[in-house]
Formats: sequence, structure tokens, C-alpha cells
Amino acid sequence: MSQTDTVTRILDAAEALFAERGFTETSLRTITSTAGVNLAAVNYHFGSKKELIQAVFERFLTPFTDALEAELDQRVATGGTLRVEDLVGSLFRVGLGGLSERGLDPQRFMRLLGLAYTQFQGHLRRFIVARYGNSYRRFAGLLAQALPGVDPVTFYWRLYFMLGATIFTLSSYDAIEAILREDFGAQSSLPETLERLVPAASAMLKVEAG
Amino acid sequence: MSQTDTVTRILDAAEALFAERGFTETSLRTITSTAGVNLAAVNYHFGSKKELIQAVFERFLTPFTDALEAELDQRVATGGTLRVEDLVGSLFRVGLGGLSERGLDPQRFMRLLGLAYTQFQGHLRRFIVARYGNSYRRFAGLLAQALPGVDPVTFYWRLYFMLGATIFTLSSYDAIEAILREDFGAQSSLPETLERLVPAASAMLKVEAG
DNA sequence: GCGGGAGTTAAACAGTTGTTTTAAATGATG
DNA sequence: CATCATTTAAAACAACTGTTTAACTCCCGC
Repeated sequence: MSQTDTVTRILDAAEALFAERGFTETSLRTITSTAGVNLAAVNYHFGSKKELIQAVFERFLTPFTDALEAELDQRVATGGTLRVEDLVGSLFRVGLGGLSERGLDPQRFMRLLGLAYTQFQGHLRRFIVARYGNSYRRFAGLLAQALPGVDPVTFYWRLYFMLGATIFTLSSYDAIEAILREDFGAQSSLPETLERLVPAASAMLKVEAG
Repeated sequence: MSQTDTVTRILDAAEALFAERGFTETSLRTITSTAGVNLAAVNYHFGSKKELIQAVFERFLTPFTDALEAELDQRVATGGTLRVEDLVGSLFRVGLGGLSERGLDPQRFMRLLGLAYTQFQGHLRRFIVARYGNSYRRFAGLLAQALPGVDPVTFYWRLYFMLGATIFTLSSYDAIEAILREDFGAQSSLPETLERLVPAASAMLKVEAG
């Protein structure tokens, strides 16, 4: 088994297990045994469990922000005024399409993102801010431009409202979908849910009275 | 040290530590030592760590839902059409005022509520649904009545959007507030943030296109 | 005054955790 | 083919986890 093979197998197993159970609830022994590699391989290749967690995030966050940057480049280049719905739509379309094209599971990433915020891993938050803060600030800046009437502080609070609605909903997507299917018999796909989320989030950003 | 004293001290310590670090990240030894009681006291009085977690939630969720029910009773009794803003406002006012009147910390409870959803404690979710599901369904029903134009499935998705925005934002309130104060020099109080959240959440519930 | 039960205590239990060590195997390079 | 660093392997490490045990204290009702 080559090195890259072992590294990839560990990342695959860790990603799935973290999303399913959380970080502290997933032991290195569970990861290595489902990956079919030796226990010591994690500390050998990644150094520690913390660094493994960061590596899992890096592997999906880098292609995501790259795709988002490219999308923003294109929108800016083709000129035209950037509307709120377009920007929010871009964000979701990239997250949904860009990742699943690569055979990656967008729900799983939303779950991991939610964990990054709610599980108590200070190192993870610092890592993400340091590595991807620029992309985040660029998107936020463009969105603020599209909302000239909203004062900065209110805007940023609403940005967090949107972030919360998105991360919370999509990271619990399966559970919510199951409840709705049971109560209404109507199943909703992930793209449908995002179609519902775009106008809702946009409306929240744009309210006048604030 | 009387029994109630020990029980209360354990609950106080557990509540603060859980909100600060999470469930699995908080050991019984940390709880009992900060509470100043013996390690075995938790298993003696509560049975297990799981039941301690449930007891912590029961202690603040019961007064909260009681106050919410009372508020809803009053609104229904005084007649008048129930508007979306009023219902959402009631929810927040009760959560903020009703709890802090009792000397309880509303942010901490939002943090705990967030954990209940994102940490992987199946027993907790089941416990909360079983104990407080009726209050939740009553509130959701009244809110749905105030939104006659919105189809049920869309309504429930938006309810989760609102839940996510609220829990996510308020459970990270301190962190977000610190960032905004650093970047804009403007500090926002918790009531101010809720004043921003009420119209934003209401707008999200009411959007037409969807 | 005294049995008895509720409450507390210190100690030990068995299991799991992340990490390290030491040795063997592998595989590319000279 | 020999050599060397890289990679895997099994085992042990020390620390920590939730829970249980058994002895002990205390107070209340008889």
C-alpha cells in the first residue's frame, strides 16, 4: 500500500466518521480500522489527531473556495451589477455543484462546517480563518456592495443569520427531511431546499426596517 | 451539605461547563471538582452522565416553555390577529426576559440548545422532543396560521432556517460580538441583536417567491 | 439512647483514549 | 544486488473516562 493510498484512506474514513459522530466521539482506532490501516499511521502521516482534523477540512475547503473565487471572478468580469440573489445563489451553486462534480458529498461538508463552529476545537477555527479568511472577506465585501442601504453592523449580523440558517439546516438536512417526509409525505431534494433557501436568505439580508 | 445543595451545585457546574466546552469534552471529575462535591455524587443523584445532561436541560427548558405557553395563552385570549412579528417577538422576549428574570443566562441556554442539535447525543434529542414537543408544535401551528399564503413544506423549511439563524447566532454571540466590536468599534447588546433578528427572521418567513 | 436509612467519601474497577517505541518490511536508488 | 530512507506493524505507554463498591458519617424518628 503506497503512502498516498494510506493517507487518502485515512482522510476518507476520518471525513465520513467525523461528519457522522463528531470529533471527540470518533477515536483514532475507529478511523484506522475502518480505513484498514495501522493505528500508528495517523500520527506518522499527520502528526496528531488535531492535524488530521485540519487536513480533512483543507481537502474540501480548498477546492470549494477556489471554485467560489473563480465564480466571483467571472461575475465581476462580465460586469453588470451584482444582485444579492445572484451572489447567494453563486455561493450555494458552487457548494452544491462544484463539490459534487468531484464526487464529494455536499451535505457531509455542511455537517463538517457546522461542527467546526459548534464543537469546541479552537485550533480548527483559527486554522480556517487563517487559511480561508480572504475568500470569506471578498464574498462579504461584494455582498455588502449589493446592499448599499444597510449599515455595516446590521449587515454583518444578517450575514451571520444567513450563515446560521444555512449551516444549521444543511448539517441536519437528513433529519429534517425525514421529519417532513413523514408529516407531509413530500420529500425534498437538496437542490430544492437550496432553491427555498436562496430567496429566504436574500429576503433576510434585504429587509428595510432593521 | 444538604441533598438539594449538592444536586444544585452539580447542576450549576455542569450547566456552565457544558455550555463552555460541550458534553463529551466535560468529564464528571471536572464537574464534581468545580462543584466541590464527591465524584460519586453524580451517579448517586442522577444515575448517569446522560441523565445529568437531561436534568440540566430540564431545569431551564421547563420554565422557558411554561413562560412561552403563558405568553401564547394571553395573546390568543386578547383576541386580535396574530402577526408573524408578534409571535417571533414573543418567542425572543420570553427567552430573553423570562429567563434572565430568574437570574438565568439566556446566552448560555442558546449555547446549550445549539449543542443539543449539533453534538451527537441522540438521547438528548429524544428527551427534548418527548418533553417539549407539544409546546413547539403549538407555536409552529400559530405561526403557520399567520402565514396563510405559504405552503406547509416551505413553511417548515423556513421555520428551520429561522431556528438555525437564531441558535447559531446566539450560541456564538460572544465571538461574533467581539469580531464586530473590533472591526467597527460598535458594540451590540443581546437585546439589540434580537431587535435585528426579529424583522430578519420574519422577512424570511414571509417571502413571496419561494 | 439507638437502630436505620440517606448521603458522602475514598478507592478501585474495567475500558478507552492519543501517542510513542521498537522492530520488521518495503521499495526506490546507487 | 546492496543500501538507504520511507513506510508499516504490533505492542506498550501513561493518562483519562464513566461507573461501582464498600466503608463511613450524620441525622431523624422511635
